[in-house]
Amino acid sequence: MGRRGEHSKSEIECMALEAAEAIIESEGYDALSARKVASAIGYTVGSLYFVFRNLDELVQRINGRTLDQLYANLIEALSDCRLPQQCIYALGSAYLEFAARHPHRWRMIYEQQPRDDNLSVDIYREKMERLYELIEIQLKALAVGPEEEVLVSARALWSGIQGIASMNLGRIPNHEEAQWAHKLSRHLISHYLVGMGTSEFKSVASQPVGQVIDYPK
Amino acid sequence: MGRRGEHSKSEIECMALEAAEAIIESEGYDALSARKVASAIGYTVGSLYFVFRNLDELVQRINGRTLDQLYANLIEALSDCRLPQQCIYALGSAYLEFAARHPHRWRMIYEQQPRDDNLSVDIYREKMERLYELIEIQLKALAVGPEEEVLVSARALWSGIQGIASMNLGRIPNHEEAQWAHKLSRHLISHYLVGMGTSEFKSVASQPVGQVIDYPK
DNA sequence: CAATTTAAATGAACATCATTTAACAAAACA
DNA sequence: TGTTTTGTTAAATGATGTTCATTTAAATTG
Repeated sequence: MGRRGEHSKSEIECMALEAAEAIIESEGYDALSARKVASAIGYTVGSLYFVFRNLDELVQRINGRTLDQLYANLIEALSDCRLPQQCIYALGSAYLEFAARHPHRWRMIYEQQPRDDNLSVDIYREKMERLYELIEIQLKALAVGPEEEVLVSARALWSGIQGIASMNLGRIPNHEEAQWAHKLSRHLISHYLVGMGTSEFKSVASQPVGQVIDYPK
Repeated sequence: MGRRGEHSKSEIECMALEAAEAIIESEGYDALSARKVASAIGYTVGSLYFVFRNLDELVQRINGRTLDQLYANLIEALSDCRLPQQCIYALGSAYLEFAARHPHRWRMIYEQQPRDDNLSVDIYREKMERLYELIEIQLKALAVGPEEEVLVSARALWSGIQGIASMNLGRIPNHEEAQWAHKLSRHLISHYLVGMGTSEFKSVASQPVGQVIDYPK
């Protein structure tokens, strides 16, 4: 049969990714299968393997897109705040909101990591690093302690927020659990900031107002 | 064929669990299969279904045992410390050590949660709660802030440590990464404790004990 | 001790899965 | 026109979880 030229290779690629994301979003990762994706876009299994080396490649592409969306949401969240402290709270909230809105795809980021493909691994690391940078920038703006301490702080805080999301969104979250996660997040951040000696109150006193931070990208 | 009485039902159960754990420990969860477990204990596939309703039940039994082992390790760690602050550090370290020593089984706890079985879900929750309690006890000993605050603190801290483990032990960890995780953990805990006004150093010095910050929103 | 019941264990069958392969059709190019 | 390249399919392969009719041996009964 082999009708041809209906869609370009990259069109099929895009259709497949969107179809797969739809399946994952509604039924979860376990419900994903090559056959299901193929039939959803009106093709057969083999065609998928013409576009993707294997299912893992498709999964990694989806993870890449999810990480990009997450990053975009975090950047977006930064537009509503000025003080570094506020920005850190905003980043935490935006992260939790994203995780609650897309629980399955969010879980995939951590659970379905690239098998051994070096290219995918590198892209992964880079996209993850970008997330850390967002908090690093805010911590640098607070300018407390030595430079290297900032790297540690950023990772500690970010890991903490990730852990909160992981605990509360183990399964599909209800609204109450989502609020609970936000509460934990604010709690953790505030205590951490006070521990750094940069709590909101302190900073208003000492931090120069109007200091503008430029975000990457 | 069908010779009988070689092993009791509970013996087979135990053998299967141990064989499955060995497979997971060395090859990871994805390498687990009913046939592999069966042949490892000298039986055939069908026999497994005589003991377990399905593979998920076997997985949940393993998770239960892992949670018990983790709990035992944490209790063990508490015997080396006296001050609540020290105990919290010790709990964090012990958790990270366990996660690094059994990365596959540790991941399973979070990734392979019970499908829908109500019994399994309840047991799960209970075993998880037990872990929280260990930190709650220490925080109560510090006796800072209202009672309800302790619940939040325990979960925030514990989630933070879990997040650190999750970030650093995404795959099989090398020794350097494990040390990095411990550093992050100590960092997070110490800042958090200072933020509570209960750190060893600072509480003596300046911070008024019990000062509570209100968070934005 | 022989007959019968019952529990234990098997291995084949089923449906589904990811992945590979060979065949084939249509477009592109000569 | 014929040849090559490219897109597409159907079928084949081998592994998976799960079910089930059947067989085997121990336990129980008469």
